Amino acid sequence: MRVLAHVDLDAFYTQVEVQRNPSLKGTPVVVVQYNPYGDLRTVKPSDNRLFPDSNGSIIAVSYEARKHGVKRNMMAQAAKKLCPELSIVQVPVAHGKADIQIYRDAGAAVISVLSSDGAICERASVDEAYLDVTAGAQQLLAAAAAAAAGGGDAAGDALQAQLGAGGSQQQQQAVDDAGAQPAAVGPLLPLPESIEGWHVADAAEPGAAGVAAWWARPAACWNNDELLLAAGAVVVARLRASVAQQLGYSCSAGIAHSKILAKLGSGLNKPAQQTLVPAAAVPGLLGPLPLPKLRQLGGKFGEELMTGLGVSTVGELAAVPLPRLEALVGLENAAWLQRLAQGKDDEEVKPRTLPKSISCGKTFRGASALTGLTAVHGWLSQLATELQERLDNDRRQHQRTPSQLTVSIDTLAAAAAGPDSAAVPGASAAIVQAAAAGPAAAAAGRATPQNWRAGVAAVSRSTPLRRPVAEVMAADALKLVKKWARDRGQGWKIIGIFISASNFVAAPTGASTLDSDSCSTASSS
DNA sequence: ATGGTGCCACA
DNA sequence: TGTGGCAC
Repeated sequence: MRVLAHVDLDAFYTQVEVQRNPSLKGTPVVVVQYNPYGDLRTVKPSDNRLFPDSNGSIIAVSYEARKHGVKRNMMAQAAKKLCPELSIVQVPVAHGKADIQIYRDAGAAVISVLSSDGAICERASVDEAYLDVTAGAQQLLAAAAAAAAGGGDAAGDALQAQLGAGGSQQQQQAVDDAGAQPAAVGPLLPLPESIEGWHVADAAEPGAAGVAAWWARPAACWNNDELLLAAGAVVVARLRASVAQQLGYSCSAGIAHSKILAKLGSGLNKPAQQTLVPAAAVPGLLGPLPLPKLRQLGGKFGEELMTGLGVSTVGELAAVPLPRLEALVGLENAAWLQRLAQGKDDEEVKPRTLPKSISCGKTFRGASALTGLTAVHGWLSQLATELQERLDNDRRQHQRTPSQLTVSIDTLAAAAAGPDSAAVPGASAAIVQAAAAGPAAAAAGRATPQNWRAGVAAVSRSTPLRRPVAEVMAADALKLVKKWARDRGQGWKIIGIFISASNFVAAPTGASTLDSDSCSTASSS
């Protein structure tokens, strides 16, 4: 049985900012994004980025601020009404857009610590990772077993250290032996001195008391999986301590036998806490859980399930007969769902600490929407410049270079969405109709904000990434957009542009810039 | 006046 | 290859 963990940095962006400005420590802090239209001024990471009057939208909330009811996506000034002493930190701005590089770098440092001790580590986002600590847990148990059997714990530790990762056969054997003798289980893995902030999901008592009680259960109550899970919890606690000590960041974690439960567990007790999810706790945990709380069921699919099946909790979903489930979502989804509803999830922790793509983009809301190719070119240049910087760093650090360039645009069609007008390309008939039936109907024949919005459509086009150089990438991206504009005809608004570099291939360090300079100068256009 | 990213499944 | 969904 695997032992997996989900590690989640607590209100990460605010932690990064507090570390950069320690006077904020222990105070309510939010991080906001605020991009005045057309303003290309940069706000460097090292600038004073405290903006008490900013009304940007909040993307991270410190736990002190959460106590006052401040939430993500709130406007900063609305939050300040809830919490007058709130510190508002603005995300750095470069190339006319928010630049979250300082958080990426901090996240990479965390990933580095989490993956330094042999755990398989999958970067799930800038502030989250999945770990497979099965090997480490087995190793810990084997060492404990050896110590218990031999009496000399030092000798046991030394032996296990010698066995190292290559000794997994013997270690597994030791674990199995231990499991075969339940009487030895209790004393086998001593409860760590400090279990502050530890929890066992669905325990009779909350917090450390519950953990202690769980740990102190009669030896006959333990099974191998629980033993492994307990050992995994020790491994994860050590990793979290390393993150705290080496980097100064607090994080929370869930430890379980599947990704889905580990993820659920990490959110049960925050901040700076960790939660074990033993198999025995799963029915009690999932039964009353609202469907949208499960990863993957937070959106339309979950909504479809709730309305289509008349269920609202995971327990109710688990009780739906398979045929009924199949009728609604198909064979494959039904089988997957039924297992998911029991906390069963075979998804592996993929050994991947680096992003598979690097992208940047910007939205242009309302009046800032782009209507001409000149503006598009200007922003593509900005985005490509940032992209090149990030690709340069990525190549230097990871000896790889992307081979594919994708440009995506979010667009609004200009065609009027009046009742008798042609359908807006990219918009479903239902949406167009809904828009036409609304207040905008009176303005049929003219483009109004309402029917502009009805025509939103995303378009993406890819091309080989010739050279990771801003001018080249911007030019190639512009070509794709020009072609789209030509095909599309007159009358469009672009409300978002994104460029992405992907399909990385190995590349030697350092040569990129020199090669591109000596090959052919990019100043052809 | 909910931004910027990144992953994945599907067709 | 492009679209859409999900998550934070």
